[in-house]
Amino acid sequence: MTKAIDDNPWDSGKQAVVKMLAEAADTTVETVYDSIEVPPDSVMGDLASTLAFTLAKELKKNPAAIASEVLAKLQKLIEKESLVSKVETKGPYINIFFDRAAFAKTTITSVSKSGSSYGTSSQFKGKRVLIEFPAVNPSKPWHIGHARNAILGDTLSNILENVGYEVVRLEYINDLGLQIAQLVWKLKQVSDDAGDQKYDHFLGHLYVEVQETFDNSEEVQKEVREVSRHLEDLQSEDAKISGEMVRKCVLAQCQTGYRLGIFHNYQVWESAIAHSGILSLARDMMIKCDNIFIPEEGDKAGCIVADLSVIDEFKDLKDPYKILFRSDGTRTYTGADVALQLWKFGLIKDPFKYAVFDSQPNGEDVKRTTLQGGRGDLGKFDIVLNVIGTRQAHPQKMVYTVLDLMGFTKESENSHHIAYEFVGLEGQDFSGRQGTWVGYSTDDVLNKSTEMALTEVNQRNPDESDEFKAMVANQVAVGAIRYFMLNASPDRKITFRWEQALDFNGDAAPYLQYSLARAKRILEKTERDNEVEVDLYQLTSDPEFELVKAISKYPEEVLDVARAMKKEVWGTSFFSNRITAYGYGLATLFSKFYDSCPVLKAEPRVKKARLALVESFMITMTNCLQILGIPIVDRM
RNA sequence: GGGCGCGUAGUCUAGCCUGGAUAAGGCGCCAGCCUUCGAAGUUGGAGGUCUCAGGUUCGAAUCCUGACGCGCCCGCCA
Repeated sequence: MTKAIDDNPWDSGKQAVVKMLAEAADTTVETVYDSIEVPPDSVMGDLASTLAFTLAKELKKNPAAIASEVLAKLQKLIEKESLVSKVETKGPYINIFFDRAAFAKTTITSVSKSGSSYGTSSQFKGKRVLIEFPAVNPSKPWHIGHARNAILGDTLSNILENVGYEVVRLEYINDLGLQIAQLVWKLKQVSDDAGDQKYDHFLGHLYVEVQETFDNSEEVQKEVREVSRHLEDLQSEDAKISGEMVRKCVLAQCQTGYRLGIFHNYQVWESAIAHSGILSLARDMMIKCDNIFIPEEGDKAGCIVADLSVIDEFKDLKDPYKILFRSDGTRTYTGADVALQLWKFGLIKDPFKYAVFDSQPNGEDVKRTTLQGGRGDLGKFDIVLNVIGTRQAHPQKMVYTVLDLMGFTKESENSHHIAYEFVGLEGQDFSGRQGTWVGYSTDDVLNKSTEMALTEVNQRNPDESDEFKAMVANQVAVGAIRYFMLNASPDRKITFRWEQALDFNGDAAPYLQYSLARAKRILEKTERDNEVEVDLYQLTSDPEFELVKAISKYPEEVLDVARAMKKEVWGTSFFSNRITAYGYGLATLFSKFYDSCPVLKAEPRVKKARLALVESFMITMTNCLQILGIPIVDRM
């Protein structure tokens, strides 16, 4: 149940209806609540109940007859309830109509009272969340699939903040991988001069070049392994080359994120982890557990393994031993991930020092882990989210399972893999090694999108300044890309097609932005007339009321998305597309209202009321776009 | 071998968790609407064996079982 301090007009209306129905049908509130639905067409009613079907079983009566009986009692009850004007039955369905005027008044009053915080709630206040995304290797630019990850992570963060969580956004930088060693090897032969190229693109191309030599020469492989060893020693020449290279690459990748409105609070660097002592602390913790040990014989002799067979789900595995540390003492990926996850929950004392990595355009610094610098204070987290492709479902599950084996049951349960499908081309995935990302980097897509948007802006605003056109083109382009990524259900693979990603018509961000621009134009052209009193009881026509209802549902919609997150076998579900769908629906209803209900030319009392509705719409749409990270436009 | 996801008009998708009234949108196609707040809009139309077969139910796109098709995952790798 929603707390009273949060404005949630739709839920309030629903609760009132549920209460009356429960009384009329002489049954529990829960039973009624579960039977409530929205009728397929609003001419049938604003809410409906299928309670008669449920009761038919126990009462052994015809559902339609039950519905009529309930209706008779309901008729009396609604006289005392100002929010409900009419109830009727259609066969077994009990249909409820809100009192349009009263409902409009409470909704609009809620919105104007809450303003920019309309839609936020305190439901999850006091809980802290750490979320990691998008963890791109610092050896290439983001391709458009990385953008999907980052946009999902950022929007999820926004939603969680809206429902009361404190969210810390973390980026993971793997500066010790094979990719980095390969690039350092290459950079010792070629100039580190990127020329006009953005540094991450420069590296990305170099990386593709390296692959062929690497695959075809054992000599090169040997040399790269040598570099790899040197990287462990922070004082080595190779480590210095690497440090500078990675710094420049991450900085370049950040620029891409900034264009999309994506910012972080912290970066955790692998090189810092390697020298922090975290790994040996984690190993010591692991080895103390009953189900984690070192086999003395067999093919895994000398490794530190977790015995998964004690977990029901894995008891039938052919080989239930999951290796965390190899027989040579080095960690596997799973081992490292477990250590990192322990650190994220504060189960390992934070050994890091922190330094400012960059000052972000949102005015906040992003800090990185280092070995010098000031101490940080990340604090404890209740929930840890990792935004990672769905292909990593199994490895992620391993990490959480090991946590459970170690006795950290609560932390294991509160570890979530936010899974999503990849973005690819028809018949092929993006690959850093093969360079299939070329032409599909996030920068390329944003550039092309901005270029196309500029053409559109030019046509519509030929007399505006170049600065204005550039700004709007950018807002439209960024919005279009973010919406495109969010509007696809995360469990569905996206086959990237330019004409689809860059379509500015229909079900796309510019439609939402446009509706907002139109609303603002109306409000801008209004001279405030304080002579006339606001009478919200005027808003009773279909287009007006449909818009009111959509506005009233916004807080519930945001909460629903947060509540619907659920741990599944393949990861934790996150319905990003529900928020875009809401925004699209809201824009549609505004467009219909706009078309059929003149505001400025209406007679004074109606005009005043409609202006209040337009203003409520503007507030709601603005808040919704902010969650989606879609730029707010004034004109376009 | 085991597991996961997906299958809905020409096309791209939403709905499936939590069963309910005529299966909802975008793009494309056809026909309208700018002397009235911005046409990136709006009104109407054509277009469907919801992959298939069983089952549960008063009721199934939705839940269960089994097929089929497509994609992915199951290393002391990274």
